[in-house]
Amino acid sequence: MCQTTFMAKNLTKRSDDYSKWYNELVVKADLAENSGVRGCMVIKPYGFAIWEKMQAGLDKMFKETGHENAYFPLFIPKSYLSKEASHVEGFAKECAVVTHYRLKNSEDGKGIVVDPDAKLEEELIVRPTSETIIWDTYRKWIQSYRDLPLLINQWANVVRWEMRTRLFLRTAEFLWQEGHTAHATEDEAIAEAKQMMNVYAEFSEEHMAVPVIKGTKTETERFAGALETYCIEALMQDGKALQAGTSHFLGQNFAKAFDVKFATKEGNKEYVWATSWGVSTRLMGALIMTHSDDNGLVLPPKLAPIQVVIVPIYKGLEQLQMISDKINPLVAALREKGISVKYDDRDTQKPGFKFNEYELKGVPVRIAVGQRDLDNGTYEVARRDTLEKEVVPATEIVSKVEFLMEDIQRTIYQKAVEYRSAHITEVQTYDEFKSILEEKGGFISAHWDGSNETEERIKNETKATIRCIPIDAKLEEGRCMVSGKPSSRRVLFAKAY
RNA sequence: CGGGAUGUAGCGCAGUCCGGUAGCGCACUCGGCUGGGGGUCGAGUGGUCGCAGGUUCAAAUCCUGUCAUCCCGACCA
Repeated sequence: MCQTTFMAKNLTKRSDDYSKWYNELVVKADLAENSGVRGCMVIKPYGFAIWEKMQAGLDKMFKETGHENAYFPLFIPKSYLSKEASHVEGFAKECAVVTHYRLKNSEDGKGIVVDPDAKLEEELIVRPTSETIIWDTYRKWIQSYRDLPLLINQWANVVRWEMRTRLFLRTAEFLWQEGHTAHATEDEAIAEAKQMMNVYAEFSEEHMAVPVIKGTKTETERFAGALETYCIEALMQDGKALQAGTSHFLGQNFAKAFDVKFATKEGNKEYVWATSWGVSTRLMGALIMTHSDDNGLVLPPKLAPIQVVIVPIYKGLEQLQMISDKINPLVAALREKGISVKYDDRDTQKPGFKFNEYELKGVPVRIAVGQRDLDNGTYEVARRDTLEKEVVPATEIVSKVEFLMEDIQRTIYQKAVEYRSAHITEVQTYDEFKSILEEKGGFISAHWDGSNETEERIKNETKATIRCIPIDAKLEEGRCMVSGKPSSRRVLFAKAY
């Protein structure tokens, strides 16, 4: 195989300004752009195609674990939100509120204004999450242990009025799924919450090729209204952590707030046990930042809208026709294998332009065909992850592409695992902690005394937070790096998105 | 909500200090030569300079007000 040097893309290098690189990449790869509405993005067809593949993969896994989809309203009466105390406290500061239902022409005739006569009796909140409206509904759905468990998911948009937004990573409106389940016992609800964390981890690693660490959140980082929050945490190439998904054990908090009781076999009335779990378009951010490079996006084959692009190289339309005659059966053969192929025979762009464009868009495999290949019975095959090019006999092309689909998926995952392994650092002292945080970044594994005060102090002094208490952390006697108090296991710190 | 900045062509910017014909790069349109890594030459299209007032013979430029956006902080999937 050979590796060629490329003309520099019009893309900021990661090493120059990681944040700028990300912002430019999202726009230049045609994934999304800012809209006329502050903090809200337009997801463009190419970006949305990736999201649709994520949805399809996740939805299948949800259904395999017994969940059904439903849909609940966008608007939530204000009074619902206040029924669960810690929940309202967590979300009140970032809610969009509907106060009126009508507009009218303004006095000067130049525009429209809110009609003051059309004030709502009770304001409506645009959902920041749907626990309240869903639990208000569940009260009607659940009477008996026979109605349980109730396993529902919804695909929806939600709004959280964020101060500072970034495409995919934090937008005022975002797309997500939220699962809301009800169970007869505490153990069953906890098992559900853990199961969904595992589903998320599996999806992230198998489909997105993004390795994650499973764990639980500390009390202060927990979801508003949850007794336990399970999470998956990924590490980005700039050494910052990204919370990729959360699954919450809600105890009986919402059942009590919305009076959802069921009759047990013995005929007693008991409150049901709840979970909720979600992942959002933020996963797009994780996907982009984990794999991509200075040449653009790098997509895992399993989520790439276009897995193989074929670029003809020709002089004159007559030659293009000869190439097309050769390529059409190949396209059919690849599609037969379930591979999504694009044959880009646009005469309006040059091959070099196309090469760059598809690299920017992260298409995993590119096949180039010119007269030379027709003469030799070959194709030039380039893989996006390593940028290696290889000349492959026509007879082997289909199996070569099938191999690359597997190999690229595996290779980028492995690369991400290696990066993460190299960026988990164990420290003993707070000084060591601070210097690693500043100079190297990544996850820092350290002893912590378990107190909110210490956690808060570290956050204030270093901006690092406890990302999670890893599920598989081994028990290890130690002393908190800050207070010196005893600790029984290490937790993971990082600066986070 | 505190601190800083910016609004000029689809995008990115210069011009503003010191008032006097609206500019540049990319993109776009047409044509020629090209075609194995963002080709090239030529000819074009496109802007009431964020908005509203004011000063002046004359305002992108000076003054007043206003709106919007971005960046840095406190909050967050």
